[in-house]
Amino acid sequence: MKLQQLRYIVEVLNNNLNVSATAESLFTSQPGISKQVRMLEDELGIQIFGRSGKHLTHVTPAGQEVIEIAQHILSKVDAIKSVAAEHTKPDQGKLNIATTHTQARYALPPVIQRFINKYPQVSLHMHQGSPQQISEAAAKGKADFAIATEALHLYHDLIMLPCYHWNRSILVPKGHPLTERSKVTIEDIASFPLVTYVYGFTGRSQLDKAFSRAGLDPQIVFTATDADVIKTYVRMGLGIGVVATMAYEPDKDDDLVALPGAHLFEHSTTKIGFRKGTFLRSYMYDFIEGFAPHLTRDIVDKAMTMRSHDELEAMFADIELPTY
Amino acid sequence: MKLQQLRYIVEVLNNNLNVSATAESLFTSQPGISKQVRMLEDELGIQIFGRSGKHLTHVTPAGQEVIEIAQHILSKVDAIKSVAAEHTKPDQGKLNIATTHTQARYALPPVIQRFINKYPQVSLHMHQGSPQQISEAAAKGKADFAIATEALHLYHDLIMLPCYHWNRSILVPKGHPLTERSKVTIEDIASFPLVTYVYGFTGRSQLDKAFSRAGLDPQIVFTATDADVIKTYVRMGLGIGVVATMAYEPDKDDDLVALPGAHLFEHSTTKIGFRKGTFLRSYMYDFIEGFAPHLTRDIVDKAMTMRSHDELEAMFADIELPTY
DNA sequence: AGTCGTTACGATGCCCGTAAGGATA
DNA sequence: TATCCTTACGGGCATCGTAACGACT
Repeated sequence: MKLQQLRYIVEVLNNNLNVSATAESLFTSQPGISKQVRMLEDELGIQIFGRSGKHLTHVTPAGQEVIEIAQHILSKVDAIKSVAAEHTKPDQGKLNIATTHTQARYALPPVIQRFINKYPQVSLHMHQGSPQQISEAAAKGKADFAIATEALHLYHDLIMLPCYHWNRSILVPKGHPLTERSKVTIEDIASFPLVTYVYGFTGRSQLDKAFSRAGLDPQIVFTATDADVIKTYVRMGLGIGVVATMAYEPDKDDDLVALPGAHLFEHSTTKIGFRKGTFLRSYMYDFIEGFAPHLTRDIVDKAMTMRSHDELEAMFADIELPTY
Repeated sequence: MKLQQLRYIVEVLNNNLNVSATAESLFTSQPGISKQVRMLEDELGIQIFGRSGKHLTHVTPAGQEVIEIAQHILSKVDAIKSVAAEHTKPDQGKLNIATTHTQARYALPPVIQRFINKYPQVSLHMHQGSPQQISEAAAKGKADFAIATEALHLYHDLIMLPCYHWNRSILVPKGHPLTERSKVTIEDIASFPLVTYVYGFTGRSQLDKAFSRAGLDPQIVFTATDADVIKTYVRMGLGIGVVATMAYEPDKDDDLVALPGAHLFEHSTTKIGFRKGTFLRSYMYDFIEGFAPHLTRDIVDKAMTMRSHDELEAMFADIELPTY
């Protein structure tokens, strides 16, 4: 058994059982992979992949188990490399962050700025995507961190740490009737056409929950994955916007009015997630703390020992988070 | 990085940094190991072993971390092999049990008998040793299971499951004055010379605890690692014996009298331990259940998810164990 | 002086890549 | 027919073992 063979089977699975595509993604030849996979199967005496003729069709149950273990092994191999790098060049390395538009555009810029000033030698990569894509990237080890509000809970071997709470603001053009009200109600909101986030993005679930609890079925005329687009359509008068409060920038958005929405919708919590069992470089701890000051190295280490999502939540139950 | 290189560094550590000895234990040449270790160090850019001239003197801090991860990797490699074997030949394999004399002689025989009848194809190896040796064997993966009453708690990545409680009996020759008493007291015991287990063996710690709590300092004239020897010296009249109750065999020991000692000493608990994160073959689950019927596969699986020794103990707090 | 790790060197064997073959959708 | 996996073959490279060297206790 060789590490390469384990890499091969994992990657073949990641490429939907297409060996040719796998070969390309690994910059090697396709027969090489084919042969190594077969050799591993011979050595273990089991089929990892089911074949119909010369096509790989499915993963056998045994193969499933083997691949899962192989993933753990490969992740630990990376950990060894990280340990080594940490001792030779503590301030050099890579940091891959997968996140959503909302975070990348409004929450992360100052954090990133401080980080690259402090660690100029760390090459930083940001990947923007949907919450689902982000979670998957982190779970598969393609990204070191996933930062999002939604969907992170779907992957069981992700550690998710709560970073901050945030509330919503109602965006309306200046002079809109709602600006006359001293305090808007959920019914007020529902009486106008809405422009907000696409389902599965940026705390959209909390929004739906609030309306359904009130027995309301608002008319959502337009959805987008980011607040910039939402604001554009609010300006066009398509409807009133519901966005994360941090997405309202008073100086740039002075043609819009942001009405507070904290009393209408439950707050959402943005989390940072990373794969369980990975070795965190010290600059990674530092990044986390730069983003969420309560997540010190000690706290993060402690959280990594937690067994289940529930346990983790309990750990943070009595910790006060910043709210925006 | 190759799996062999990881094996080499782990084994070099296990052989007290003696590369020549390591080469022998791995049935390979000594320069081969030397070179691979160096190549791994070069690839990682760190020293794993400290050298004074041409002698390996110590493990560097970075090396310590790397070796720990390497051990995890190698243990998962074994897990893959076990998974494969489980699917190809579910009733074939090996089972290495490390245990003490007390268990091997009195508790295990019927269990082993049933096991080899049920799994004739599994080759069974029993290693007898001190509790410390046993624990180490299990922690290093040289034994699948460690069964003992003492010392198992010393290794942090061992899962220890309580199997049964047992009490002590006072062994005296027929006609001994103590046989006249209706119920012996701890002071009675302490007034005679004692023959019992060596320190660190077979629940000896509970015995010492009972005497010190009573403020007594008994005269222990002879200690042995097993009850057979103890019985021999009791027969010689050297003193009275304190042994595990299960070590008294009424038919064979009819020249001795066993006085109950459950009211004098707290019971001890015999445990079965195995390394965290290993893959258990189904015959291994079956062995555990054969030894301790309450340890069903489900219970064992659940126990494996526990994070700390404390958590594990809590899990078994309300489970009734058999007492002998 | 003996034990031990490193270096040098030659041979085996493994892995990779190109090219051709056969099966499936 | 086009895509895809397998088999076959040749070149390059890494690993292993033997032998000789240098260092420490």
